[in-house]
Amino acid sequence: MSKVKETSVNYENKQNLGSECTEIYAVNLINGQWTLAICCHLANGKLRFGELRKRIPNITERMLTLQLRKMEANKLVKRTVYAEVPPRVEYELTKSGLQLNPILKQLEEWGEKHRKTID
Amino acid sequence: MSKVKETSVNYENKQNLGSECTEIYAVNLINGQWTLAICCHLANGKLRFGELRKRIPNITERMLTLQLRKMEANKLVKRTVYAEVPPRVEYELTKSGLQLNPILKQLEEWGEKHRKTID
DNA sequence: CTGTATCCTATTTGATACTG
DNA sequence: CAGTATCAAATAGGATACAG
Repeated sequence: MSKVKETSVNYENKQNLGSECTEIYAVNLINGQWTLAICCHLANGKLRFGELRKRIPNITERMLTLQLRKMEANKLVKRTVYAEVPPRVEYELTKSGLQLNPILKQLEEWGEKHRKTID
Repeated sequence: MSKVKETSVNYENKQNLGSECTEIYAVNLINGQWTLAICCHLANGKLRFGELRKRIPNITERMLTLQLRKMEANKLVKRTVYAEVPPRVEYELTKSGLQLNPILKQLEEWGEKHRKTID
């Protein structure tokens, strides 16, 4: 994560590929190391920051924050802040995020089959 | 690309996520920057190394080689070497690679819709 | 023609400590 | 509780030259 320098060859290449080929654009939205893990856990409803952190093993606060911010920017999750003490923030999938689920199911089935063919 | 040090926390995390959650495993197979571009071009039949290079703008020989090797290791593409002079090498999708195509189509449609909702 | 090798930069991820 | 800040490590990607 961290900031992306918007003037690198790498960045340009990604932009080009993403704008020509929509499936590449789509994959770029979900290819963070933790993005899908978060999707999984949010698939069944909203969760608070701390709940996500507990459910996802090994993730650091930092990475969880960065991933959630990225997904928020990509409109895959919605972030709701409650002005309370102690603070409470809830995350949930957007409509687009939810529509991704059936596709991920298929990807899961494919992965299962593929893993077997590899042995 | 470059080599992956098989003793880093990062590597372990990827392994863990991939083995628990098959969709993460599946995405890891296709999340190279050029992987999907190669898939696209091979979807319609075999291509030679040089043909791929010409069709994929901006890719360097190095990255094309690395990606193809990775995809070969993952059994997404098959590599056929003809013992000729000059040398000829053809790449084609494996059965698993082909089965990925309908899923990518759906991902493409989702990406299209999603891109609009973002504005 | 089909790559490899080398060196370097960009980006991502992690560990840890700290804040409102 | 829900983060930020900072520093360091690891991985991905690029430029270029060269080899079988």
